[in-house]
Amino acid sequence: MDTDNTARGGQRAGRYNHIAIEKKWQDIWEDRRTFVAPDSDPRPKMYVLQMFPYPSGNLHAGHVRNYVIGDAIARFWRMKGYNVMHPMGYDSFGLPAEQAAIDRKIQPADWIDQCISTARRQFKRYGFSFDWTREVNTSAPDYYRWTQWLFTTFYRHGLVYRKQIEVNWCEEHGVLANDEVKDGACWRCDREVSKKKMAQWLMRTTDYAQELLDGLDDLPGWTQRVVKLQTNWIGRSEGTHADFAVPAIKDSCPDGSEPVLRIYTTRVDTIFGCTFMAVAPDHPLAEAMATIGGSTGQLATFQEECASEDVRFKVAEEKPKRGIPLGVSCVNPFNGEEVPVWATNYVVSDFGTGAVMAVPAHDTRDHAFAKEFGLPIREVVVPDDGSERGDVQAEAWTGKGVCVNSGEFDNMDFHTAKAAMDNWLMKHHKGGSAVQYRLRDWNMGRQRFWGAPIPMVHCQGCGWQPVPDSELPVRLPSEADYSDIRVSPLANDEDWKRAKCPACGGQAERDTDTMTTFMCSAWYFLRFCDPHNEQRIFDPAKVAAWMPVDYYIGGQEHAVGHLLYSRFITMVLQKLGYLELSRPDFAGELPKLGNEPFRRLFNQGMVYKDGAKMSKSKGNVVSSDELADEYGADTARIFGLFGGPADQDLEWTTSGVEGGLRFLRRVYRLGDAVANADNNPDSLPEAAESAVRARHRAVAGVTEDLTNWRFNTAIAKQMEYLNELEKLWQQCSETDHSGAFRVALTSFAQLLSPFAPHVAEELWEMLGGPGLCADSEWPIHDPSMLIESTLEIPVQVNGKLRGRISVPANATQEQCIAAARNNDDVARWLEGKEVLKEIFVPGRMITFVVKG
RNA sequence: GGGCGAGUGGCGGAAUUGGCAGACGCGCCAGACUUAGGAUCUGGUACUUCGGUGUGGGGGUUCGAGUCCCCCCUCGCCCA
Repeated sequence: MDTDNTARGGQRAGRYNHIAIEKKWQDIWEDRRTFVAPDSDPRPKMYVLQMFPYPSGNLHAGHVRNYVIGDAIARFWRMKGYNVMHPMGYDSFGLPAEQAAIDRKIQPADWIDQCISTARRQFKRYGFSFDWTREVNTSAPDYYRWTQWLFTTFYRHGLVYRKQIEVNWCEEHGVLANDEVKDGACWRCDREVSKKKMAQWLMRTTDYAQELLDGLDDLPGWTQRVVKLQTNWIGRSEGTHADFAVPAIKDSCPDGSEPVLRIYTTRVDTIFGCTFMAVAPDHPLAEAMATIGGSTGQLATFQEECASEDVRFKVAEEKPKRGIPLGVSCVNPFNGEEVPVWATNYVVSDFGTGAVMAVPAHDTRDHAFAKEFGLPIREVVVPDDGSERGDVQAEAWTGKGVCVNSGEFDNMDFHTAKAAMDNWLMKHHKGGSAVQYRLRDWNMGRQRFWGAPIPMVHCQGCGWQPVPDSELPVRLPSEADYSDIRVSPLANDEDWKRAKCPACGGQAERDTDTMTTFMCSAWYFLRFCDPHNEQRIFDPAKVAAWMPVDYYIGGQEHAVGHLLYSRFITMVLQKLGYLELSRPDFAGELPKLGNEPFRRLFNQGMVYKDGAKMSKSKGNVVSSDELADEYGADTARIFGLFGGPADQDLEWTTSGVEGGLRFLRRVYRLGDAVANADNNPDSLPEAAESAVRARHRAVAGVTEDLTNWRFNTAIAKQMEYLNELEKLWQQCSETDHSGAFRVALTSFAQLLSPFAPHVAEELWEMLGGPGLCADSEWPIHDPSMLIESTLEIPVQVNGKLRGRISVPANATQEQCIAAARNNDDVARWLEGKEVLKEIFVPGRMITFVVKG
């Protein structure tokens, strides 16, 4: 290894020493506060945000790649003259700290502090242009104080409520949100998820379902993929409510009103085919119906069975169908027909209305159930496009066609029937058209210690009370007792639980749940705008000055959860008057943004090694420190960007990294040679001319690629530029060098700066550039310099390449075609043939179409 | 089952959006550096029977298709 060289000793060593160079420039950037973003500045603002990490140990090559993407963007726009805010922080509440605490018998806070120190140090080794003065840490009391404030504020506005709900339960990780369950298993540990009834705090995200959906239209800077995922997750459907009366339990309704089972369906056109009613085992009327129907015992047994059922089947079509008849009937509002009510395992109480009209002829689940229990199947819709009518007794037909066996609605197609039936229901006060969303209210609570305590206090007399702002934060106790890992240490901490009721001053008890970490990360991008405010969550003027985020970069695993919650919080804060967004785009490039926090979203790919995602548990990590030691941060940065498109996964290869190192060494070597040569501005005009052209070409190409997330080709273009400069340099004699190389390499340093900033600074300094390369103004190209004086144009005959001609760039069509005809290689193919057509694509191609 | 995305040398990947397929890098081959090379440099590198053939397979549109249209296969993600 060549570590004995100094970066630039008294004698120019001529060897690239990454260790010395990288440390040198990191210190200089820090001393000069190069990347601190001032709140007020004449330059236009640019907010470049990267999803902050969970600091759980060592950064590895995967993290490096992620953060290099945003860093290249941030550095580029800084040089383009923007006041760039590029902050970093830590999403430090959550399970890994707790697991580490249990495993190592230390406190989560201590463990996370160590991890944060390590992460900060490792980040700094990579020269990321973060504004460290804005660092936030979600588990610090001065941060979670405001997470709690959000909770109580939202509570006071009626957006948080408490409800007994069925939750996804993982034995290891407690309550999981729907988006934390993947294929019926816990997203963290793959353990099977079961169901459990618990009282939980819920956020009324469903109130904003339509706004969350509409807002997606304002996001052309997002990938279609993510927009689609969120659209599906919100899951708007336009259907119908219909009420089926249950006369048998009329007596159990004290006010004498008629008890009804309200159903929601998107296929009201099939309602005449309803042959039974399926309700959730815990439907509010289930017990009343069972009592009258004499099935109380069976229902109780069935409820227990369902409660222990694997949630994996909850959504799956293949779920084994089970159910019991409740012994009563309900009445189809349209035809007055009485159909039996069944409690089934394929209808859930907290989705929709908890009751489903079962139409076995036209729904696969209902069909399977009807087959299982011998219930009738009645066809009420048939194809109207000439396709064959199948046997609905054998298989459900779920297509849309025209109604049959449907009384006055016969022969109507789907849309006509739906409109007519909705109308009919509305007129008879038995329902009507309705919109439903798949989105659920957001469960805020986790039965865990390492999170922001939910700032609610329960008083026997006054009920639940929010903790007053003046008493925030509700701090975690300094010690967590993990002797019983089945219970959250908070729930066992009697001292901590004891509280005074904010309303009556009497004795009360704290909520022992902590908030989902999604809440902590749903507003950190706002705090970055005003990270040290002790008076309030943030100054709206500062937020308005920095928001929205212009570039948001992170993993696509957050496509739904984090991004949806962040959008929700931003929306609500605006509605409540705590902030106001809506600014024009920084470049006028994208249209209005409405109230959305993130203008452009980029999902980077992951780094793989040995065929698996790089992760500690797989044991295939390449640590960022080792990488920086052995190859250097700049090399690792180049590798991460050059290996392929940034949104695709990248396979780690040692040889790829070495290629990056070779490139930087060559850069350094040429820079060193040029810096030390006597430069004669008048010598070698051809080489100078070529170098100048190459420079303009590189500037144009790299700039364009950088604005389109094409880092791999941006670097390829710099490699081409370097190849060309090296070649030209070799054409010079030992003593007679052109001054053009100095200019060419100075621009090279600038183009390289977003990718390999340390080498770039070193190069800049060698060549005598003023100040810092990072502070220099991004080069611009002269389009006229991209035009070559002679062009080589391919010539085709009948679509096959037959020759090439060299013509002056300003040659006319006639001149080009004449030159093509005269070309020996081409003439051979034209000889004795009749030319039917000559096609001339200026500067690109000449084609002859011949016959004979 | 439905929706979306992808399929290009030995490998990662380029291709101004219908105009020279394989940029750039890795790997490999040959040569140079008076010994050595897991360092560095230079040159070569899709296949080929030298006619041609080539972007998962088959058809189509076009003077011209990796790119557009239709069918099929494989893989990935999301939804059911």
